[in-house]
Amino acid sequence: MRQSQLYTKTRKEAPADEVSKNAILLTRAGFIHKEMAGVYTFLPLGLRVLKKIEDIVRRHMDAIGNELVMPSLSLRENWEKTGRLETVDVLMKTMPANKVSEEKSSNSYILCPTHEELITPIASEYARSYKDLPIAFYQIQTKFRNEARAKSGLLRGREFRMKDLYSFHKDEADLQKYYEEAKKVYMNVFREVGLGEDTFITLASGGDFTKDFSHEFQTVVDAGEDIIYLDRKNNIAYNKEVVNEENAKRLNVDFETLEQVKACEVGNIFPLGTKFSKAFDYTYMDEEGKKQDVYMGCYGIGPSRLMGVITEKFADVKGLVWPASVAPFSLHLISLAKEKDSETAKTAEDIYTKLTNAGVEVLFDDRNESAGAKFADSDLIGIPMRVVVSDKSLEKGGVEIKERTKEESEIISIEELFATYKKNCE
RNA sequence: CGGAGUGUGGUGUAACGGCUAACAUGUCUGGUUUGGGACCAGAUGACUCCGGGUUCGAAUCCCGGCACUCCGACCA
Repeated sequence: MRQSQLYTKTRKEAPADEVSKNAILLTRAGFIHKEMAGVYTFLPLGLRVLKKIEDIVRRHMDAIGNELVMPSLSLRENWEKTGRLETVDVLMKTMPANKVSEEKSSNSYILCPTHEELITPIASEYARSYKDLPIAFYQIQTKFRNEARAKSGLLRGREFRMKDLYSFHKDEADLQKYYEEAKKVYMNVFREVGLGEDTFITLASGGDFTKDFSHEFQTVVDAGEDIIYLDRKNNIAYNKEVVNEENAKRLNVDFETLEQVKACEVGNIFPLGTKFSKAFDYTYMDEEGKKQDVYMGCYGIGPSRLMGVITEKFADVKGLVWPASVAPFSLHLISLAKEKDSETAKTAEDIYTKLTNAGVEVLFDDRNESAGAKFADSDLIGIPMRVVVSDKSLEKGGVEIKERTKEESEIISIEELFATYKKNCE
């Protein structure tokens, strides 16, 4: 893509109403635009990153579930059935604009913060026999939560992207087996987006659903809101909320010896048991024609939050730094040609065309800006590799190539550049 | 949901209760320039968040609302 055609611009000044690193940098670089507290537009550059993350998540989830998309609007009665209409205080309700109050409005709906209330009836319609189980559905979709205090840019929003997966099983053992498999798949996701080394499976409270623990995936990062007790040796962590004497005995862990770190929850999995299947009267017929309870699990990852965490984790003083797997482009090509029709300009155009045709995702800075402005923008946007074409570089025999995370650059020949990004290059 | 703070051109800031609300940046014109956010000239752009009040006079003081930020509570 040509940068002259990119309809967003970078900004020198940080927005006055943002404090968090991810919100400041993503706004300055033109990846997101704030609509209100905790609600952001993903601009073209930001959407590219979000899509990359979601595609990675999708690819891994396809191995353990079937993708669908449920609506964001849901009937209140579904929430009444599970008792969550009253207990979940982040529920957002819609109200037709021509109605003066919710009481006068018969048609007010819930904007879903999660989808157990929708997926359970769906599953119960299609999986009524032991032959149909286990079954798992997932979706990647926008969620709504009326956070009392939205904050920290993409880390805690009122509207955000979520991948939610739900599994249905004929007994607890089968759920357990699947649950363990999901853990592995989750770690693969975090490894692929570049957070593998800093993300730990963390025991957390199971909430209302179960006396057992749920499992969070916590990424160690300063901007994180959670405190976890990290056991690096055993590659496991404990959320502060479960750190107490009782659990110390139960788990045979001495919490005192563990490292306390700030972390951000990038994923969470819950064994739901029969709570939702019972609420919706969902049973299946076993081999002997007897009705049996269905066991459920749910599994979440927030791609938009993940984008925020990746930003926080890797950005430096100059700007964003994207891991290759989620970068909006893989290469930032910068032309420093003085004249439009110069050899240098033509060479840059040629490189852009060839690499793009070969399937390389190139952002081509073809603007008429000063070298300094282009470099500053390039650092801010954070594409992993920068390639400069200039009179100087051509004199030295090619193009200057520099990794975003490195200070030093080197000159390589144009042939060498093509060879490096070969893949489908001829 | 409790506590604190803030609200001024697109963006970032300034302005004692007192002149036509200032500066930077951005944007547009023209010129010049091109290896780390260049320079010159001109132009553009604000009912100072909304509603009330005090005052001869309010961006400035008071009351109410809304929004945003921070701390805490909360967070399937």
